[in-house]
Amino acid sequence: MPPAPLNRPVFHILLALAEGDLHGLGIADAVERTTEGAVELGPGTLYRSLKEMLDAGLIRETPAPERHADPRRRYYAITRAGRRTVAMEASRLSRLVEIARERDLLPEGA
Amino acid sequence: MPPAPLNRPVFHILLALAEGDLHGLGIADAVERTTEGAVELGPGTLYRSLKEMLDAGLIRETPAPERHADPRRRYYAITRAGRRTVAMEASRLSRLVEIARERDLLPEGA
DNA sequence: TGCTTATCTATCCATCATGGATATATCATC
DNA sequence: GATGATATATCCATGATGGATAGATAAGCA
Repeated sequence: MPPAPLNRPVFHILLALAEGDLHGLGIADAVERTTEGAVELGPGTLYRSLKEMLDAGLIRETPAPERHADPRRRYYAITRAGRRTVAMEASRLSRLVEIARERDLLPEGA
Repeated sequence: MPPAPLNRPVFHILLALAEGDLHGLGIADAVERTTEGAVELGPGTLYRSLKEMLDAGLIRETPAPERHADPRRRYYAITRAGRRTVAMEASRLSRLVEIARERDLLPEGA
């Protein structure tokens, strides 16, 4: 299990794959979209992270979900260990958000 | 305004100061306690961050809250700009937690 | 008092994380 | 088939991080 707290790229990659299988650049696009451009994954960070995450067993390679997908693409799926890991991180973040709320840093309703 | 997303040390220092004024090592202790040891601030990161945050106007130095405080201590308070900054970051984290919840990574009730 | 230990701030440096530049290969389009 | 776009992958420069160290002062105690 990677050390807590998870570094940002790994967390965002896992979060993206928690919704469905994606290939490398698809992950980068998804992360950029869901963070509204705040988090960008350059190719260096992206492919290095993917390799490390494969080695750590957080993700696994998986067949392309579409029939006629570009064969250059390598698709990845999140593993059970990956879900556990990202869930723990999400729960840590959730605690931080609670603290922020207690300190009146967030709107009441949100 | 620092770039979003905020780096971890700065975020945690602001979050700690949002509760009340603290001196350098007091901040480090507070961060370690609220994160249950997950985030540690070494002296290098701590004092460098404080200096940068002073320059950026996120915090300001403030008189010691206790009457007979150790005069070596330098106390810091969060500024209006600091509150805005940490609030934006908290709101970003909150959005991530929402996404994690949508993807069934968090217990229902939490 | 005088001595020892602990606390606090501060800087330096080694290490790790990050992402841009680049390379190579293959696909899609014309 | 020629061209531009897409995809993976590696390399390298830069930035972030934190441990080691230093220096000063406070606190505790014989």
